[in-house]
Amino acid sequence: MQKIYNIGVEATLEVIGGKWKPVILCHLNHHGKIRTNEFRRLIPGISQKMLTSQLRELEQAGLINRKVFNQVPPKVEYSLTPYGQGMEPILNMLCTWGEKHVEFLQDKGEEVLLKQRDEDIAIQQTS
Amino acid sequence: MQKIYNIGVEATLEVIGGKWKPVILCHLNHHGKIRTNEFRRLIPGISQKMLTSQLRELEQAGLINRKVFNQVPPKVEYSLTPYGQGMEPILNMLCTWGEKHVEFLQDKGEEVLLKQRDEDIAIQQTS
DNA sequence: GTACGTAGATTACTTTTGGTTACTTTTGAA
DNA sequence: TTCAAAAGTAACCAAAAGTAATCTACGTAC
Repeated sequence: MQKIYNIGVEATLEVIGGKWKPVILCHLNHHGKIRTNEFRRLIPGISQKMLTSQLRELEQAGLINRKVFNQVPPKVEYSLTPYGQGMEPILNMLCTWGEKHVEFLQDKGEEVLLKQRDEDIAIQQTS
Repeated sequence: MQKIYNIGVEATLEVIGGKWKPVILCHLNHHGKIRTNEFRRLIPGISQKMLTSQLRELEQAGLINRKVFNQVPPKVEYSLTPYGQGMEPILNMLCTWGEKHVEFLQDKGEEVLLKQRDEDIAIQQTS
């Protein structure tokens, strides 16, 4: 049974469509390696279930890597695969467009805030 | 009540998130002006309701223009606003990434097809 | 005066997505 | 002996997204 796309972007959306995937990918693009709990701090709104399911799907699509360290307590690290790195230009533009858009909304008088606290949170435990 | 984004891409997704919006925008980026029924041919899978609701939301966000010609039968033409044109680099990359991805899947032996019949359909009625 | 074409609204219905809560696993520390 | 930490899973439920079918409006062509 054949899958048919009418335009390239439809195939792209099949991979990164969904509420959280672009967010996850942008953080990975930004930080390199990220552990599960770091994701939860970087993306406060996401539930445990969504986080793992989205990570699994991105892994299946070949965009991200899941590296399990055999230790207790467990440690799992996610990162972009080389194939996923092919998305970097897109991820960067999605982020910067959003930043500009927030400024645009603020200029219009809307009450919007961009936290971008990445730097603060980033690498706290280098375990 | 303030809206808070943790990273730029979240703001971007608020505007172009959803199954159809990037597809609509890509077609507009590609063709310039598109009428309602042209959209239905370009995006066979979309329902009437989704098409108009997504177009309305994109219009509200200031990305697209809705031009009504006062004639019978009705004619409505959609196009990117200057603000929406700021998305063009992103839209182009989303399309070309998808095209490459389809090739990648085909090389892996998956049964995937990219129609990209845009040229065929495009401007049939110049009314 | 009947049917056509275009754009869209409405309603009722189904499917998909996402959230909540509770439970699991393993080992070292209190 | 019981707990804590990290990364999950599983079962259930609510909400959102999406679909199909029908209805409106109107001027033109037949």
